[in-house]
Amino acid sequence: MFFHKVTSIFLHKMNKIKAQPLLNYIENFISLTDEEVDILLQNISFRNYLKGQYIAQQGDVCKSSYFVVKGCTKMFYLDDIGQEHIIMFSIENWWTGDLGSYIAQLPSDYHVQCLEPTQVITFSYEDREVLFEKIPKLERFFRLIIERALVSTNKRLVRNFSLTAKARYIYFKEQYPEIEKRIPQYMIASYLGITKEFLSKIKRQLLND
Amino acid sequence: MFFHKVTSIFLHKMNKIKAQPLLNYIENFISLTDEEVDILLQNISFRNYLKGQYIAQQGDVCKSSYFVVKGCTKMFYLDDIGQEHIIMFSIENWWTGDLGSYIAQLPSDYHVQCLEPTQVITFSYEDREVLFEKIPKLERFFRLIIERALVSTNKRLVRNFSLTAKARYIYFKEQYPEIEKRIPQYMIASYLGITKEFLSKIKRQLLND
DNA sequence: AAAAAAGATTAAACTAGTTTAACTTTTAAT
DNA sequence: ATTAAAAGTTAAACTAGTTTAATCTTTTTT
Repeated sequence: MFFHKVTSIFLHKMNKIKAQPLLNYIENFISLTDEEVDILLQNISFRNYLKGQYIAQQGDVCKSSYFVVKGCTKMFYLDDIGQEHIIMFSIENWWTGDLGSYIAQLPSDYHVQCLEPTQVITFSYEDREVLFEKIPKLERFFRLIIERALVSTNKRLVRNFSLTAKARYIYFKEQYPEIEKRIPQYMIASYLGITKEFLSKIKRQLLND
Repeated sequence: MFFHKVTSIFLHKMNKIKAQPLLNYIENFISLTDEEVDILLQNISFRNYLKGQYIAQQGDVCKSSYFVVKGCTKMFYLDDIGQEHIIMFSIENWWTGDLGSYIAQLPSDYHVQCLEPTQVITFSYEDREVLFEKIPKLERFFRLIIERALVSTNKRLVRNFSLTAKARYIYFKEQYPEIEKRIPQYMIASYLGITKEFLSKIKRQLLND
């Protein structure tokens, strides 16, 4: 009994350390009391993936939403002719998982795969609902971050309509220099909605300017 | 004094009737008590626009978010060469306004213009914050609807990457038959990210199938 | 009813981006 | 160190969608 208590306190402290990036991130939007942090820690879990491993798969219900603590993932759609369309990359302090599948608990349209060894914090659908009940402030937190995500997706949509591939690539390089270094070119091409060959051509053009 | 009270009750009842579509819409996500409905009504306002009128303009801070009770609007981006890129149409029971400008209270990238005489309910930034304080459940409501909006924008982004213009048009027609009837073709072309001439060509192709 | 304005169509010339296929460079595995 | 696999480049032929410009149709205004 005593031993169990010590172990549990120890584990709790470990988890608090591992969750620190998430706690810092949350602190940008709302403030949590120590008790609330404890409740939060009891309703999330930690998981590590290897490079290449799938966090979620097209066709399966996306049971959790994932906060990336360390590493890098891609979320992509595999179309009828087997082509991969990258929807987003997620690095440290960003989220991944198919929100559509998660909120409706329906089969997902997308795969989520690790491009590096990746450490995530998972919010299962059920646990998140429990958290909303116990800490209503978290509704605000998620509202705020989802509002921001919607704004950036809208802006990306507009860029895809109004900019050429070259301008989109320049924008990407400026906006996400770290991501550009960590990820193969052919995936960046997919994210930009062009072929790897054409991205190669654009890069050569930029060198000649 | 008595007269004033009667007037105010009368106005309140009027507003409740006018706000009914919004109240029904909210009821799909959360339940409000009568008192909460009263508070809500005190923190929203009603406005009518003529066809062609601008609800919001590129460059101005978007001070409110708008729920469309009746009518139809387009939100669009005007690029460097004066071309219009339609981001979304909003009809009855949908929202409009530049969320990015609204949440950050920064100048907007988009115009919002009425395509028909349009009746909206406006949520000013300040009043919405008051509402969140007085009715925390509304955080949940807005989280839920923004989650849904993000999912549909993501899906649209994927369609723009993975489908041809023809397939996108077919999808649009199937998904939004009412919108297609109410809006000129050249605006639908803009929404789909193609020229009106090419949409014309696609329509002829579809007739010949 | 006539005139004007707005929207839709057609077709030819063009271009941004794709496809295919061969080749080079870099990274990972033995 | 060698080999294999993965990633990146090049170039020619191609195509989905654009541009320009003229014409036709529908709607709105007077």
